[in-house]
Amino acid sequence: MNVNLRQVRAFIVTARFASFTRAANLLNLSQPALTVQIRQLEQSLGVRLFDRNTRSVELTRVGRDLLPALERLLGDFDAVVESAREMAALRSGSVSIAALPSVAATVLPPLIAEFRAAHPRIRVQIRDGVGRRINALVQEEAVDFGIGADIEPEAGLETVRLLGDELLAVLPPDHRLCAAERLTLEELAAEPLILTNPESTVRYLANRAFAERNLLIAPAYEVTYMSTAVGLVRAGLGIALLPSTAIELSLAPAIALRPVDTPALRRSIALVLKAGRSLSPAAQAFREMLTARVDAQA
Amino acid sequence: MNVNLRQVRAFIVTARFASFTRAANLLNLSQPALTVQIRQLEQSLGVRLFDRNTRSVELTRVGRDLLPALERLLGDFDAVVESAREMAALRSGSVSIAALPSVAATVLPPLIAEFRAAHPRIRVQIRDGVGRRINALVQEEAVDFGIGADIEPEAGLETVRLLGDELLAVLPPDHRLCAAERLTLEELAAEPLILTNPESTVRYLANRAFAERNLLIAPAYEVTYMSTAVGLVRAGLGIALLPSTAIELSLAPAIALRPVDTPALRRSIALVLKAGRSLSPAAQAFREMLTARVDAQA
DNA sequence: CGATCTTACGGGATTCGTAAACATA
DNA sequence: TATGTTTACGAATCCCGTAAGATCG
Repeated sequence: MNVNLRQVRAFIVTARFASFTRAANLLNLSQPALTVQIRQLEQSLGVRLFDRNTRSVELTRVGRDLLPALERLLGDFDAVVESAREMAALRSGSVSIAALPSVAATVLPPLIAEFRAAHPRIRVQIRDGVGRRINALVQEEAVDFGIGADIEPEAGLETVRLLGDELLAVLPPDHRLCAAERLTLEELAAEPLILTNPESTVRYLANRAFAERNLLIAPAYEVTYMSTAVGLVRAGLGIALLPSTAIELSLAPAIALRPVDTPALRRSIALVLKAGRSLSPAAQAFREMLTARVDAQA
Repeated sequence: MNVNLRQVRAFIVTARFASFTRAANLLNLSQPALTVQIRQLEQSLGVRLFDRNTRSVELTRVGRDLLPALERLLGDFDAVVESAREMAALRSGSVSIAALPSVAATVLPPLIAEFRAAHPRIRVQIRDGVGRRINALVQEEAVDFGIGADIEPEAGLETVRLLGDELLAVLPPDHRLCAAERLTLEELAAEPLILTNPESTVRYLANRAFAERNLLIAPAYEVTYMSTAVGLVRAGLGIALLPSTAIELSLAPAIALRPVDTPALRRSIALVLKAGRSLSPAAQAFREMLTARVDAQA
């Protein structure tokens, strides 16, 4: 009728052993059952595969021609199945994540460490970039998912909120504004400001907040790396606006933090997923760990 | 438990249609049966292959990775099975035969024509050569079988007698020896002889016959092609010794044939098979036709 | 509410193992 | 005669189809 993988396996083993009895033994089968398998295969192919008498079993010409092809096929097949199982069992595979620099530097590292401890064979790759870049990487499926800010929703992407975040004013401890518990945007606008570059999500937030109050924003310095901003603050060159998630990294004695009294500086850090795309087991596992840890903190 | 080809087929079709119902339809299966197949495959792989709800069926990330690999495997598999069936059904394949020139020129051509009429898609290849060359070709499996003379048995080769053959004296019709019904070796030895080259089976027979009677053999001419020998006879240059099977080909008014009164000039034309090697279906079919026709003549 | 996937269950086909028969060196 | 394949047959398993249930748009 129809050729079956079990028959192929039986054929290959029998050919290797040149014996029904020993082959059946290896296949955990009774010898008559193996005879039936081989006969079925022969019938469905219409060819005799073995010349067999009670004393010897050897391949037919056709059998000899067929054997290597079927061996290769079965090997490939088993390899595919095995790799699928490996991936499912999280014993192989990879996760690639695109994240905002602040997240990549603070939230992710301990999570990666934990994930790798649980799944040592899975590679974890991190790419950092601004929000737009993250969206692009997710869109083109260059990463499994992204971690960005839910600022401008983009068609074809889904976001799942992870945690809240806000921009804090970073200033020298001896700054006169440190006297206040909270700062206002108007106070900030009068100071020399140290902001990140115009591409960044952080800068977008800042721009939006000042624009809402019709305040002019004239950064004294534009930097790419947050560590640079902290250095400038430390040197007394101005006040920086940096995300709370990231700042712990830069915590140093010579730094003071003050919240600013506007909700416009708040944002949500969110998972960015391509709509309708399901994750690989490895990525799914990472995502689950991620949300679990984040929920535990909240 | 174990992945089955039917499951793979079901997976591929379902993925192509993105619908259980339509896929089941194509597979000549009820839709619930297909659900079971897919579920079994998913369970044995440990991975969900489709994200499905009542309104849409789409591949999981893993499913999407698996699909092309499995499609290729299944295609290869079906191709191998199909080619085996084709060969078994004698709709493809080839037969290659090494034969003595006499046989290749007389016995084989009508058989080949008949065989090709029955099995138009099977290629038939003929190689001609002397007995030793035929044996070598069979030994190294360059041909399916040989048709030679059973003169010197060779280890590793089996011979099956096909038909008898003897060397006949070929002489001009006006030759004085034509008066006799049969010739003797002694009469021949006194004439200028036209023989084939020393490598040939025919020559081996002639040498052996003369040696048995302690007669000196001194060929006037040594030729490679039997047609040449006939030409020399026609020109009155001597008497040739040629196999009866081959001579009908050269039958011409200017030729007379006489048997020679020694059994030493008789030989058997025989199939030459490599011991323990089974034939391809095409070769087997040709062999069967060959023996059937030869037996019919006898 | 309608189309579609899933679950439940009974009947039929497939496949297994045991035991006996058969074949060859 | 001994080893190893084939045949026969009852039992367990697997697979299918029908029918009912669940779910999403």
